[in-house]
Amino acid sequence: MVLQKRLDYSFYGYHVPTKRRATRSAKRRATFQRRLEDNQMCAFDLLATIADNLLQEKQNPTISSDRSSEKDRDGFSKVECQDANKPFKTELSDEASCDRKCQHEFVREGCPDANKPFKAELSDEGSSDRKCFSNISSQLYNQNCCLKELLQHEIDGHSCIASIVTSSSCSEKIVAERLVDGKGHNGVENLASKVELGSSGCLESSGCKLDGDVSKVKDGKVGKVPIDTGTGMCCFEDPLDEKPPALISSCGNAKMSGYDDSKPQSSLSKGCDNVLVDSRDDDENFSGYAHPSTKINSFKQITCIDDRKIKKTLDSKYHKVSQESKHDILSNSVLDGNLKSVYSSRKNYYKSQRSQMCIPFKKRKLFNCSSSDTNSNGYIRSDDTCYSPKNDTNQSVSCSSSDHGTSSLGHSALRSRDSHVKLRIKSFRVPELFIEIPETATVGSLKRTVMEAVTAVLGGGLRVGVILHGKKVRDDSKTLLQTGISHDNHLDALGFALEPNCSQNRSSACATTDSLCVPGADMHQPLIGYPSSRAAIHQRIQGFSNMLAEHQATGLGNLVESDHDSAPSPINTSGEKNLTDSKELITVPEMGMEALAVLPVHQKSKRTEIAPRRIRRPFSVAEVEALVQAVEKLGTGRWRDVKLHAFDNAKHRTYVDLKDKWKTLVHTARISPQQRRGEPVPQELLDRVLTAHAYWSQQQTKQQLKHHSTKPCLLL
DNA sequence: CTTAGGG
DNA sequence: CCCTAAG
Repeated sequence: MVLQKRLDYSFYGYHVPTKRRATRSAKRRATFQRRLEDNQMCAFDLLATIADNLLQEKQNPTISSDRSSEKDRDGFSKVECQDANKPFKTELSDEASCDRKCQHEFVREGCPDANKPFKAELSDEGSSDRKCFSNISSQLYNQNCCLKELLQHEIDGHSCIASIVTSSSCSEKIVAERLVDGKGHNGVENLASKVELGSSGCLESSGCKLDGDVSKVKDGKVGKVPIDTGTGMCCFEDPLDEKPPALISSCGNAKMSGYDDSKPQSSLSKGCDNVLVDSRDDDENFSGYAHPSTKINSFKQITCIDDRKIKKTLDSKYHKVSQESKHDILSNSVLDGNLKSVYSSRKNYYKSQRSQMCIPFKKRKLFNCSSSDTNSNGYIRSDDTCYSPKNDTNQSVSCSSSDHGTSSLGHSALRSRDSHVKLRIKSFRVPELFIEIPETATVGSLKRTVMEAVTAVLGGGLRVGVILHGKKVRDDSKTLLQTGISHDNHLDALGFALEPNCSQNRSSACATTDSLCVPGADMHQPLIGYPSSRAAIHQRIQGFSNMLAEHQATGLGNLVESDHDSAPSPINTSGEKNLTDSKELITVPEMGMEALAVLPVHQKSKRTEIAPRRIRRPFSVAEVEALVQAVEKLGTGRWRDVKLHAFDNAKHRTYVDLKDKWKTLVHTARISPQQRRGEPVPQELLDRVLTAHAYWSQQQTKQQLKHHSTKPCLLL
């Protein structure tokens, strides 16, 4: 199906405004008018517009104050321009290329370089994503919404981007004011801020659209953004690139939160404003800490309402837990639940406590994407609240969000006269994260922890799933009409979900499924840390809305997956309840083993499918003590039993981990103290280690001798 | 799934 | 920690 064809027309028209403002503005206005009529606006455009405004303001501060009305227009016009630049894909086809494009667009809209590629794309087909946006925007137009309204809406939708971009202090506000005038909607402000961010870098997307403006901004600010360099394409390829979108989405949510969510949630999250992630990371920044400062400029909280709810529930349920060493591990109930479903195969990993076990990241990769869990991941949910009420029109499609939400999408769909299906996806939410950090951890460590968690999530790869009437639409070859996604149908039943990307691999097995591949990340990696023995802050991060805690660098050890929560299951439920808004969609993460089976070798390069290496969680002294004690009692060679006895609650500690730890302990005990690294283990424990090891080794040999001796006898 | 060991 | 072979 072709969603929006029309978008194209303006693209070339606006094209690259070589000459600066005068011409541009004129053009824009003209275009604007046109578009208005045609209902061609894109949500993105709005963003771009805003960004543009911001930029302009920056450059021409004098202009700013009074001309709100004019500005609005400009904004629109700009929007149009943006549209032109953006490639709209007419078709919703499943092809990976499309997905990528979408993402790119999403992320990189701002890049000047991007323009070229986009244009090219436009000629052929618009990207589905864009379509959605465009459609949405168009809808808005249809409704004859005031510019302001549009802006607001748009803003809401795009807030994500802004957040990503980074915080800019002054300009944002100004812009917001101008745009909104007196409205003072939070959303507006957010937008402004967002915009700024974009200008600074993250929002390259805006830059792309804006072209000159963006570039200027960039130059002035930091230029770090890779986008500047220009290879538009690179972004697409990069897995990292993908991340930004996700982030963006999350930001969007944050905006929402801004509205309503201002409420405090969990300790950490509450205070946070926005989370900013620099787009510049395209390379590897995401990997993490390497450049923490650059990467994370600031965090804003972005949360969807549901998130909030969830958080609240969670908060209540999660509280600081003082723990005795071993047993205090928090579990993220939500995740667990999801994981379980997803990874059913692995459920039984630990017989005794499967229910609460966290599945190691590693396992994830094995899971089968195929699982028809269908609703696997985050569904899109429209945040009613997010949108200004009714802004969108007649038929807004239902949005659903998933609790753990790989993503939440707010989307609305409208039917165009042309039999086009118009969809608006407000944002994709980053899956929620669980983080537990000791109260004593530094903010920096918290940031790193969060970054790590986010990176893990985004690094995995995401794909988009389409849910119709609560069912996943797996046949990509069907047309929208055939599928029932047509203007005539109830769009409310339509939902989108971000799902773990089985990676390209799944082609064979999963290819048919709904999703388009989106570079993204694994959804469900929860980061969890638990303090060895003190109180820890339990944080659940939904999307990025919540900020997390961190652990000190050395303190990594402290991080532990919290598996056991005081009330894990309840949490899950609560989370799901929240979702109720959108019942239709339930998110369940899926990972596919099949993919691996199918294309084991190749795809790993990008690590998309492969679960990232588990985060390192050094054993705390308390854990070591527990281990030693258990081994003394049970002996070596019974690691499963040791696990059950001493680490039953530490889901992140597998018996293999315990075995490995014992191995290292023995080694550590044998080397000189100077050679030891990490948190020093009391010599007393090491002595016990050697003693126990010697004892059990002896026992083992005895046993073996026994067997050997007996068997022969028996045989004889 | 567990163990054991190498990487 | 990961991965794998072997039970």
